Amino acid sequence: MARGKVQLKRIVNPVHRQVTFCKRRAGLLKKAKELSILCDADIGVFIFSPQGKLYELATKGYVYKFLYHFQWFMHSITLIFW
Amino acid sequence: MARGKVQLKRIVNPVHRQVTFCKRRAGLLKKAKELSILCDADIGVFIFSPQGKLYELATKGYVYKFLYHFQWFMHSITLIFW
DNA sequence: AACTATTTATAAGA
DNA sequence: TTCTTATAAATAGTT
Repeated sequence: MARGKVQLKRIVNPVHRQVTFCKRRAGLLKKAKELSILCDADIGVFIFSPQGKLYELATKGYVYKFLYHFQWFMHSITLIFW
Repeated sequence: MARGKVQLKRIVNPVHRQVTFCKRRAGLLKKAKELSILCDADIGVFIFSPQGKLYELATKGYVYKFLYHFQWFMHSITLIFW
């Protein structure tokens, strides 16, 4: 993006990759929060680092909407396999 | 962002809010995909519109890592309430 | 962990 | 409502 166009492939250098991960992770979570506020949307963002560490953001109504959605999914599955 | 600094609060005008939702939703999903590729991270993004419509992105290993994480969560809960 | 040159995202306008 | 463009915001490379 700056001082060099981004190549959309895995960054080979581990130090560079870690730095980019920190910067862009923060950027993504910020953007998610902005979108939820500006547009009244419920959002969940879950980022697993290659080491398995979880970075997340979930807005107030997210869990409720997720569970509601999941309930419908299970209902559909049940109908299919009945 | 452009032609006017963003005010970080709910956009009152419904048309404006809808347009912004489309644009920023696409932007967020794009950024999430980029982060996953560049930094080898597994990511899930779930956006519920105010109407309850779900827009999502989940990388290849996301579901597995989510389930693994969830299993540990349930294990912890079980220990607490035993 | 700051800085800044550039790229990228996007708000407002056509 | 899709396309354009001026400008804000994010960030790659550097220090």
